[in-house]
Amino acid sequence: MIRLSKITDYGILILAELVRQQDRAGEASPIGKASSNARALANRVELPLPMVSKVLKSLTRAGILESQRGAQGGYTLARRPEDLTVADIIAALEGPVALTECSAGPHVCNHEDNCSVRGPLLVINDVIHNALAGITLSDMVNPVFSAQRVPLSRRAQTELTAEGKVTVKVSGDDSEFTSLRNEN
Amino acid sequence: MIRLSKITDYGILILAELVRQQDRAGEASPIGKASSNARALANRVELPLPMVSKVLKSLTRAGILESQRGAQGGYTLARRPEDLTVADIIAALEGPVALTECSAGPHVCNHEDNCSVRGPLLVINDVIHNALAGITLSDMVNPVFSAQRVPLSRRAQTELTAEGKVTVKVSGDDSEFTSLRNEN
DNA sequence: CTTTACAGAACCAAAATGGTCCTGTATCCT
DNA sequence: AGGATACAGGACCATTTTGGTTCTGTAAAG
Repeated sequence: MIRLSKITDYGILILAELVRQQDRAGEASPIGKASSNARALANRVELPLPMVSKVLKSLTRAGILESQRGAQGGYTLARRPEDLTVADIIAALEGPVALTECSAGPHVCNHEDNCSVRGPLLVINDVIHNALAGITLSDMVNPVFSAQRVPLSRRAQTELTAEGKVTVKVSGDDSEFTSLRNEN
Repeated sequence: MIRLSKITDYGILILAELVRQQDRAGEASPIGKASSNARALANRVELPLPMVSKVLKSLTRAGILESQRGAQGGYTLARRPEDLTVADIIAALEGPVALTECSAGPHVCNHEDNCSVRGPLLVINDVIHNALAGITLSDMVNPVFSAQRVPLSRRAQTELTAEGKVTVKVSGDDSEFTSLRNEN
């Protein structure tokens, strides 16, 4: 079904909540970082504590969060929300985006060298990675986006031309950009 | 890991091979459609026959292939390779692209209405779908692409701005296109 | 009427997923 | 110092999904 695991899903939700909490705390007293603990987050997102805790631990191990133990402890973001992309979050919780085994790295697939569709698959993989790297955590909590419902009509059309360019068309207006690719 | 299932992976490979076979046959005798049988395809792609057969059957059920029984039978494409996108193939073999349960349709997720990240997730889903719908089977067999190796440097950057636009930047050259979204 | 080839489903082992729990350790507070 | 608070790290387990095979049936060709 090409879907994110629930862990990742939860991760995004939890991080969004954490940003909102820390934004609020920051307004109130701009000195020092406020940290949110697992229990409070679990309550807000309405997920079981052990699960939330597991996700937070993974995110910490991946360097996305910093943790503080003991009473008044909790978690804080290791970077600014604008610098944390959805691709980063996914990579932290379920490994890098690798649509097929080819994409994961060399020497995984035994056909490898004479696989006829390897090139295009790698392009696809890159396109998707870029899409995911283009949306940050701060976008996710931006109320402008939160209210959106995405329709299925009037969608952007990405096209690969024979010359190796990628074209993005929207409603008749074309804009072209040169390939994701180059040698080596 | 956000990866395609092997079934889909095989499907792409098999379809690409099928296109090549039929291209060749078309050159030789341009009258009537040549059909490829499962056994021949399995040999070419070096995968076990039962597996290849299973994939072909699924693709037929999904309307991507047409089948002919009996001696000299086999499979033919139901549409032109230019009209068959990777998104179609994925949808046929593992259901539509639905990054999260939200994206699959209404009333699947119980938080649904007050989920703070639903909007952005739907945008992401759409962006990915578009990427996949922008590459066709005929691209996959295009030798220009087949030879490619995709580097990790110099990649396109997709950005969502607060005003709801999507920007694609490549190496300093910006091209902007208005949102994937609209009301309703 | 035999051979070729697809259709459909059942079946199964192995891996991945979603989720809980337990033991340990750092830190704060009194 | 000694709880109480919170995170760290795994082990663990049930359920689902995946990858793959096999079997029975049916359509078409020669």
